[in-house]
Amino acid sequence: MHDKIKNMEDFASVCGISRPTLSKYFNAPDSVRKSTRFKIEAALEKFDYRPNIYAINQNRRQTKNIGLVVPNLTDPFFAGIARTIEGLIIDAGYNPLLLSSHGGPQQEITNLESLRSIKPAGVLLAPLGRASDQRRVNEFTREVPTVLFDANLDEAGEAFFGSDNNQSIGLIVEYLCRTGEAPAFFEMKNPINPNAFKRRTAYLAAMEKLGREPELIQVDGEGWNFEEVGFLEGGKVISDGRLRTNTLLCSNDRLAIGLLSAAFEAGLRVGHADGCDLRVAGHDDHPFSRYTCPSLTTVSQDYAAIGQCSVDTIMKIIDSNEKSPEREVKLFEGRLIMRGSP
Amino acid sequence: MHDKIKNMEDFASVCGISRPTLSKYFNAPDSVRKSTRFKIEAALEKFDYRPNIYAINQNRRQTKNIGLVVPNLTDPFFAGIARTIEGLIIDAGYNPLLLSSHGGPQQEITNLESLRSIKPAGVLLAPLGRASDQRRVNEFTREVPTVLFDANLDEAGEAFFGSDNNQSIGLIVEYLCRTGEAPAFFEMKNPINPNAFKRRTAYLAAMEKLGREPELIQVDGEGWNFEEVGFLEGGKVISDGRLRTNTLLCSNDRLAIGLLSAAFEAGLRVGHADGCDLRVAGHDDHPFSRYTCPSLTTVSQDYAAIGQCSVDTIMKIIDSNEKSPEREVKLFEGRLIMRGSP
DNA sequence: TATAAAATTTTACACGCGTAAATTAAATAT
DNA sequence: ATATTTAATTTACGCGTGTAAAATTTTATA
Repeated sequence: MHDKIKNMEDFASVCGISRPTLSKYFNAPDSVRKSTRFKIEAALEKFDYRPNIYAINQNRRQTKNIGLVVPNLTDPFFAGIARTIEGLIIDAGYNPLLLSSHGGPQQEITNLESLRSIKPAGVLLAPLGRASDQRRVNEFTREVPTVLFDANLDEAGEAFFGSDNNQSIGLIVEYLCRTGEAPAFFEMKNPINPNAFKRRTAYLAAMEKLGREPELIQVDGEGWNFEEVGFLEGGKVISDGRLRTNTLLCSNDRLAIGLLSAAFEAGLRVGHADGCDLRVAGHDDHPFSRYTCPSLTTVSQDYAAIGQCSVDTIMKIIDSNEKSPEREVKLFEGRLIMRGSP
Repeated sequence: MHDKIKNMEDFASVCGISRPTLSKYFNAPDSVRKSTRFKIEAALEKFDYRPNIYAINQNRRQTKNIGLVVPNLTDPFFAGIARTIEGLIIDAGYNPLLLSSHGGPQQEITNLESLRSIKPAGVLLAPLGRASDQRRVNEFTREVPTVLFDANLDEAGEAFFGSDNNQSIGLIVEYLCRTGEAPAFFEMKNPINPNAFKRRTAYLAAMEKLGREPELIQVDGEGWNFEEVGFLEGGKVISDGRLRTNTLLCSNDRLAIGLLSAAFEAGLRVGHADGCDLRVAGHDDHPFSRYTCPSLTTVSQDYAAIGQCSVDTIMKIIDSNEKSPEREVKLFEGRLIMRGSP
């Protein structure tokens, strides 16, 4: 209808105010006089102007971008976490940029490099863990305010928030021992995520505490195809008759899902009912673990809390504009999810 | 070591060339003389300068950004597609921006609005479908070059690429009829994605073609929790004895996963072996469908082709810098994935 | 070597905004 | 009503790049 609004200058003139005042409004609508705010908002109804994000970010001391890097978006577990955290970032008035490392350390570094050029105010990073190029990740965290979550890296970032694997594994080991035979621990020989090591250690500790003989079943397999590993290697373990107990605690739910599939195909009945051959438990409360056959008993991680804490902390760092003197670490407790599998 | 490089000007001087030439190099390294390219690359080794992405995008006629919007990243099916397409976009020399609509039409519009402010060269959109705010999506596609994939919307965007539901459903219906009882079609009464309607229609057509009596089992349930719907409503269907055939074709794999879980808990044996009570098939070749109990027979979509075609097309549109006169639509054939469930 | 072609440089301007400092207007106190 | 304080607005400048046109240099061709 009217002539085209090309920039803030134009829009300021149709508002009847100056451009800097308009700029102030867009950065904080309440920082201008109420009467001028009405003028602006009336004009916004009539014209569809929106500030150029590139010009904004070029001139701001800080962008409103927060990087969010997860190890593997194809895993619904991380997809769910990412979604939760995205929401929290938006609520805090920032703009989340979601990147997946696709399970590869090279991609992880690429993601960080790509984030660097976006000059984010902060980054929330769930690193690959053992597989990470720790030197380069560290380098990044020294330049950009970063909070780690899910997996810890030695001294990287301003803080770390994750699950207390000792507590959560202890919980399920105790439960399994109490309700049946003591569990063997089913895991990959060279697991790709550091929580795997923590969980192994936690399993050994929990068994010792209960005075049981631990047994590690460590299978071959590379990469992130945990279901496949669980299926193929679990199948071998079953057919080889390598099991000395009827109870298996898997290092994570995805291994368990594969293992359940292998057990099914081997004709084993899984569960705690009479006549069952095998009990299987997992860890993480994977979105699909409710729908396995039988449904999977597992431990859920408190990701609402972990996400909230991570976002709060990165915001605090951004606001205070200074690296905190000491690296905060906080572990959250898991919750037992009892279902059909043991 | 040396003084800080703050901008292209500074870096040009340490290279010993002019800034505009440097600008040319960064936009196309081969467009400058070989000797000067060596100078630049030698300097890049010594100094860590990278052009300011915001200044670049403010001044370019077009950004190198491509928006990629999927209906729900929590669904590993879409997560996988997104990853594939991301790779193709990068290979084409562009920068993918991945957004998930989280199953909500409001978020879908928010995503498009947010993309608009990033001024992408093009957008690849897998819309929610029926649930989409079609008017506003259409409005967007008129302003930004957009290619739709996975789900079609009436006349929105420059092109659409998806699966040939008629062919794929026909394939599996024929297979099921040939190897046992004719299937009933298990779906949601008010499915949220338009492919659901196409598949229903395709089922009816396929059954008619084979001279079989079609049977639609339409269950309640809202939203994207397909596994839950399949589990709860499938469980009811089973316990109510509403089944007139032993064979169920599910509208998608996620429904089938829930249904298999319900069948398992009801004590039904699923599969094609002797003594089995039920046969179940799905559609999509969901990443987890291999690991259900029994493994799920399904139809895989050709997402390598759909992704490639979508990216090629958006690139062609971007390069030619003009909307194509007619809207291209191409459907790709599915492939039967025979496994244990029927 | 002369000429043509290509690449580079220089010059000049534009992009659309943030922000510090200076100014003006409004709110409060006297 | 006036002086004072505070808040809002305007002035003026800068951010780091793209790009067009003209001038110059280098390279390729004859």
